[in-house]
Amino acid sequence: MTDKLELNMNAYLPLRDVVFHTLREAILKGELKPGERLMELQLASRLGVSRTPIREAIRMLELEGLAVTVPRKGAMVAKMTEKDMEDVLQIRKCLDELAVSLACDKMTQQQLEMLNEARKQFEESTRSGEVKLIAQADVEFHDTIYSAADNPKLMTMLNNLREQMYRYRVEYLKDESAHSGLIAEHQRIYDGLVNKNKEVVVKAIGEHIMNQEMVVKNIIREQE
Amino acid sequence: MTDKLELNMNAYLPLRDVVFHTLREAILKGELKPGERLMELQLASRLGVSRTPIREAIRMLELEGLAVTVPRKGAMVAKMTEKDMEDVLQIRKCLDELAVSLACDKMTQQQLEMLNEARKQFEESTRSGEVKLIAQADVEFHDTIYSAADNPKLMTMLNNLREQMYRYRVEYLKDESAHSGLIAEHQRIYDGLVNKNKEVVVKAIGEHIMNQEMVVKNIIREQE
DNA sequence: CTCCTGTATTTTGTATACATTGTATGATTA
DNA sequence: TAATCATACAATGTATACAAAATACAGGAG
Repeated sequence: MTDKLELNMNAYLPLRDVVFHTLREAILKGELKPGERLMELQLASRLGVSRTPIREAIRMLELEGLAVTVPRKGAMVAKMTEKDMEDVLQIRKCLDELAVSLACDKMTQQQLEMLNEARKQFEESTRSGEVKLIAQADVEFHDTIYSAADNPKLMTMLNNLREQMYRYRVEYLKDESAHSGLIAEHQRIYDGLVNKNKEVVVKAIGEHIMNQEMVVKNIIREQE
Repeated sequence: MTDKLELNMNAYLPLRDVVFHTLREAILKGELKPGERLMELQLASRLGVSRTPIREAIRMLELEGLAVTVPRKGAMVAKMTEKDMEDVLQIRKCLDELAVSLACDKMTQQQLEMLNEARKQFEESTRSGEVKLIAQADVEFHDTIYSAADNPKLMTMLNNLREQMYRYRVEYLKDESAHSGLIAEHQRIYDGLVNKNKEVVVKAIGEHIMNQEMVVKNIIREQE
C-alpha cells in the first residue's frame, strides 16, 4: 500500500468524521484493499492524528459494513464474496423497486426535469470515458429518484447498499460496451416515471440492478 | 431519569460493546427517553467506566439510528415522529415480504418445525400476559423466518428496523385485544410457508406489518 | 525435525489530561 | 429596560499514557 492517504483538513468537522470519510474513500477507490488490516497506530501516524479519532472512525466504518473488527485483534477492510454480493443486490433490488414505485407516485414536474438533466448528463459522461465522472453522474440520477421517494431512511439505506458494491462497480463502468445498455435502461426508467407507469419502472429498475449483478459477480470471481 | 443503568461485566467483551448493549437496552426499554441527552461524563460515572468506551458506544448507537449527535454539542436519544415510523415500516414491509418470499423457497422441514414451535410458543406466551415474554416469542417467530431466508445481511437489517420501533411496540403488545389477531396472522404465515404458497405468505406478512403500523402510529400520536 | 513454551514486541483496550468549543451568567452601556 | 460583550463553567474533541491481550519468534525438549 502506497502512502496515499491524506486528510482534507479544510472541512470544519470533527476529525473522526474527516478520518471516516478519508478511509471510506480509500476503501471505495480500492486504495485499501479487502482484507487489509486497519491498524490504529499506523493509520494515526499516516494521517497525522492521534488514535482516538481513528478508532471512532473505524467504529463508523464497521456499522456501514466497510470494516470488520475482531475484539483484541483489530479491524480490517471487509471482504465481499460472491454470495455477499448476491445478498446485497437482492436487498437493493427490492428497495430500489420500492423507491422507484414511491417516486412514481410523488415525483413533481421539477424533479422530473432534474432527472432528465441527470439522464442527459450520464449519457454525456460516458462519451468522456472518465470513470469517476460516469460514476458521479449515475449516482446523481439514482439520487434524484431516491429523494423523490421522500423517505430519508430509505435513501440512506440505498446509498449504503450502493456504496458496498462501489468498489466493484468502478471496474464495471470501465467497460465501455456496457454504456449503451445503461443509457437505454436509464431512458426506460425516466420514460416510465414521466408516464407514471409503475409497472414499467419497477420492471426497468429491477433489470437495471440484475444486469449489474451479472457483471459485478464476474469481477469478484476473477479477483479470487 | 432514575439511576437504573448497570453493566453486565460478566460478558467477556470490550467495554464499548458492553456499554453499547446496555445503552441500547435502556433506550429500547424506554429508560432513556427520546430526546434525552447522552452526556459522556455523566454516563461514564454512572456506568463506572471512562469516557472512551462511552464515546465509541455512542458512535455505534448513532449508526443504528438510536442516537443522534451534533458536533460539539453531543448526542441524544433519537426521536421518532409519525412520519419516521411510516418510513421505517414502509421499508420493513418491503424487506419482510422479501424475506418471507425467500423463506418460502428455501425453508427446510426442520425449520418449518421450529417455526411451528415458535408459533405455539407465541400463542402460549399471550396467555401468560407478560409483555417481555410475548415480545421475545414474537422475535423468535420472525427470526426463524429470517434465518430461513439465508441472507445474513437482510436479517441484520430487519432486526435493526424492528429494533427501531421496539420502544413503541412494547406498548402495542400490552393490548390484550390485539393478541388474537396476531395469533391468527402467525397462523396464516405459517400455513402459507407449509404450503409453499408465496402469494399467501407475502400478503399475510404485509398485512401483519400494516396492522402494526396503525397501532404504533396511534401510540406515537398519543405521546405527543 | 517438530512441537512446545517463554519472552519480546506489537497492537488493541481503557483511562486520563489537556485543548477547544458551546453556553449561561452577569456586568456594562446605550 | 434591552442589547451586547466579557467571563466562567461545562461539555465535547483530541492526544497521550498505561494496561492487557495477541502475535512472532527463538530456544530447548522430545
